Amino acid sequence: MSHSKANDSDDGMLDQSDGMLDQSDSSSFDEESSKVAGGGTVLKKGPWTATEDAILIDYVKKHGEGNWNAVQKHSGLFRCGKSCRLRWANHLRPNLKKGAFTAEEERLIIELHAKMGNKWARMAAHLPGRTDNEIKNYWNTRIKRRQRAGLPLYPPDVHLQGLSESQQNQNIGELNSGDTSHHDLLQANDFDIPDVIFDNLKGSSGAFCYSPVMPNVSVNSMLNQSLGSSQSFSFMPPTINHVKRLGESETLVPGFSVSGSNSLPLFGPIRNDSSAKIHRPFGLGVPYDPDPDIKKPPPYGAVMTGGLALLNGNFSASKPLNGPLKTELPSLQYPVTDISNWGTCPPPTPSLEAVDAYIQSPVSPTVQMQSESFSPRNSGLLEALLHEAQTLGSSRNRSSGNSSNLPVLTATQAVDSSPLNLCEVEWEYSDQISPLGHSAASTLSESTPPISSSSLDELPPSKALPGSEAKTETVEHVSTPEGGDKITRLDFSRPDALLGADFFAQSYEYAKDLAAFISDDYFSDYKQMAAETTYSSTQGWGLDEPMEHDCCL
DNA sequence: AAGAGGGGCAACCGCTACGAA
DNA sequence: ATTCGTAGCGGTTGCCCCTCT
Repeated sequence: MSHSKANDSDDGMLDQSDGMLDQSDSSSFDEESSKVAGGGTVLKKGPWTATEDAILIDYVKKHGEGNWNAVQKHSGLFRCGKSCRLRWANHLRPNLKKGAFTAEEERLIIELHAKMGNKWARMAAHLPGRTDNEIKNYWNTRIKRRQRAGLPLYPPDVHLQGLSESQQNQNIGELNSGDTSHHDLLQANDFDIPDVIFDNLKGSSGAFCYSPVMPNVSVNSMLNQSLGSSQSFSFMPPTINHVKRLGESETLVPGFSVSGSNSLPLFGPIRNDSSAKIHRPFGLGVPYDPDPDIKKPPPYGAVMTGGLALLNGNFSASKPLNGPLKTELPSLQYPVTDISNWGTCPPPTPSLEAVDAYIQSPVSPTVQMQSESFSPRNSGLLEALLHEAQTLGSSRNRSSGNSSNLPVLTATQAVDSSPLNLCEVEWEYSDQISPLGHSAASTLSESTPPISSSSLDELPPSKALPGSEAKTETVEHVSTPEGGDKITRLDFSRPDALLGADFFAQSYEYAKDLAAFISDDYFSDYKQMAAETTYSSTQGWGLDEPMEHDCCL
């Protein structure tokens, strides 16, 4: 595309190579769009012309890539090396794939983003022919679209900045190793290998646990890695876990790796809130110490509510129905049997009924607003991840029969799992290896899949409504590996249980926000998968002795 | 038909990492 | 060990085109 500005700047080029193909109307060289190089040469800025492209291509053919600063010297291009490199990488290099992203690519991007955060270059490495800039633009556009849809909006009273900062501070303080390790770890881990992403889920699934047992560093590192972004989401992992468990009631909820969160700095408030609260307990590996100022320890009932509370306050299953989202329907609309699941929490929880009622009942204005903002429905990442996981995991499980490695957490499981159970669930589809033994990457991988909730936001309200029924149905199918129906194991008498619940709730909210942005159009797939998983899972969730204790506390 | 707004894309800017001198 | 140059990455900005009102 040639912008007007380009025309102006082209004149600059004219000096060198007369003959700019597309910009003839030049006027004087636009000083603003150029800068003086070290040698007094005025470097051109702005859009590239065909002539410039030709020059650059010719130069690269002769000299190869690299040493970009030499381009200007040898080719006569009045462009800085940086500009040349960018132009080449994004537009001129061979094998570049042009055009809109395919559905597959989109899904991959979502998945990758869930894992890597805003690591565009790394993501691009997994998408042959695509550039980081392209992916970045795509993602940013996507986020914008979501925002417009009114999905995730932080409450006015939330102080993003402050929260974010506080969160970061906490993270930093808690972490033995600073963020510095963050990138390294990310790079070192499996994330680099796209194909491995889901594979990891299975093998390392058990790794992640916010249990105190895990070293602070490990946990933080993992978190950071999962987040992968500069955002202050360092605790995403915990969040993810919670989300998974909690919300996941049916749809594997949105817990989705909030990883996507990275790209959503705007939503700091909730996340901060949750993260800050959650943060210490897990990171420190000490009993959760509720901070009166920050967190309000919910009563036992509340705890579950935690899960539910989330529903109540911020995101209720009903939300999908009312949200502005309706205006922007997903390209794919599926019958939403699972949506209800969202709201529905595991029967075991005391508030379950209340939750259902809540879900079904109209939402109060306040609640509604929040719900709109935080509806879980948006977790495209999760969907995608789940889908992948399903594909990989299901095949494995089926072949193996009663395998404990099912990568995907069924909605049912999620549903029936209490906060504690959630932990359990995670372990369930993992190899149950000691958390310590897992790499951060693996850990992330684990948590991510379940997290990837579907993009509920895009579901038609009408379809979303059916929730309660769907939920019930799903619950019915929940079964333990042993073959018996799983019953909620949450023990409210346990302090840790409460802690877990609370944590979960907070995390969940956070996740919701993120999910909203991340949500995509794969919801249908997700549901489908969930449904399948639910049924098939009964065979072999591989719940070799749930490790709820370890995980939750 | 005209204007406004948003979407999408391209490019730039600032920062960081890495290697060489 | 320090400094400088280069390459790369992520965030932001600017502009054109399209759609909606």
